Amino acid sequence: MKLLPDKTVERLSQYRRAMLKTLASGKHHIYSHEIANILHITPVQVRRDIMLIGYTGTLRHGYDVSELIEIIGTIIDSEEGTRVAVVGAGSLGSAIIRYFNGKRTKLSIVAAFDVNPDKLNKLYAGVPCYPFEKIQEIVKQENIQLAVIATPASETAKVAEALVNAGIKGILNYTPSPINVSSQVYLEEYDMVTSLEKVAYFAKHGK
Amino acid sequence: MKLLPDKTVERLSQYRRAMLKTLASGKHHIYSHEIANILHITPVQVRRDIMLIGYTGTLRHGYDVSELIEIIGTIIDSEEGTRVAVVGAGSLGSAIIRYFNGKRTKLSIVAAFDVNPDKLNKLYAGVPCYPFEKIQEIVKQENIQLAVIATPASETAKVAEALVNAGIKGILNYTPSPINVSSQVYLEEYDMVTSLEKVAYFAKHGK
DNA sequence: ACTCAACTGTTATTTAAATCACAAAGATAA
DNA sequence: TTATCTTTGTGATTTAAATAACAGTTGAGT
Repeated sequence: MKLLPDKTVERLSQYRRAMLKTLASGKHHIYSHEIANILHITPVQVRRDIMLIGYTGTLRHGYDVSELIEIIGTIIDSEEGTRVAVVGAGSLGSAIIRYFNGKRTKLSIVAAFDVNPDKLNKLYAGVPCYPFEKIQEIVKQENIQLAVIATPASETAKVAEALVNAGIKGILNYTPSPINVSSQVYLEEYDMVTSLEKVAYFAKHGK
Repeated sequence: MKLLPDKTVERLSQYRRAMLKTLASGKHHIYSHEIANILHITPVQVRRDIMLIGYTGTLRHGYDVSELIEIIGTIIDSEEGTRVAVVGAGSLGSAIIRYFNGKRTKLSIVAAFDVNPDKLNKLYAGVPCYPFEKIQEIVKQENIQLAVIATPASETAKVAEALVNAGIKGILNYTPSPINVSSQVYLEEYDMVTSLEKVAYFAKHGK
């Protein structure tokens, strides 16, 4: 299958979660406009995304909810599951761990890292916290493929470098310091301050 | 001034933060390609964004760092400052409060809300936590314009409705439940699970 | 004074994403 | 049966964002 557009991947993740909820409510078929309503987008958008993954609904009943969940899974999940580390076990880091914990998904957070000795050897929602120095060793040993950075901004560059050296495949950076990594590593950055400033701008100027 | 593009607003926020750092390091002039390097984007992008806000650099010295900070401020800040509430004082909510606290900016988090009585009347990094029932009263009394939702997903709809009724102008929703609000209210949604699933997809399939 | 190199500012072009518009087809009802 | 309604699937179009291309300018070096 061809590489999917960025935005389509994001929506697929959302479709799946919406479908899991739909299925839990006992509904087995769903129309594009119903999915669209849940996510507040247009029905065409939904149909096009679904078209892109090669799934096709039935004309009079729309999409089969379980099949859709299944297909999306084959696309965005890794069959054997994906193992994730969180670097920085401060308030944001532990919030992230707690947030993912309990969601049933193929993504599992299996390790936290911190420099603060107080936090070491503790469990965060069942996830062990290791000293930052051991990051390379643990990443390999635990077969960790992705990392979330939630350290103070001052540490970002150092952390990113260590992660890349350890052979990580993808990074989600919640720090406000932009990083650059070899193009082998997929990088996504998200900055809460920027987001809130954007909300402030558009709330004020209208849109 | 005309309404700026979405992405430009996001980058302006980042330019400003980068410029504050630059200024702190004692540098008073900066070229577009230097800014571009910091954020890992192209120099043209930087120049275009700056063009859109009507600022213009000097040919041989690039941009005046302080002026740039100043101008960006007049665009994305509200002169009198913007007052923000965080709904949900769980681990994510308090991480957000702590995260903003200390950053000097015109955005200030002035209230938290929660239903859990244990959390009420506590301070989170200096921010008082009020009972959720008082949200309308406090929003008006404290002149709060924006809200961040960081409750469990099950509460999102109720919270959003209360916020809209209280006359909030913009919402940043960190919950995985999409909400819909009157078009008077600017809404931004961010979902960590979707983000991480996206990283997983592109880390696996390459890009 | 003249040339060159290094910037900025901006128009034109390309690319990515969303939307429109409509053909095709299954169910229902007359 | 035949017409009609509803829904999917998709080519064509539009819109938003990023990139390319380049004219214009200023200072440094000679």
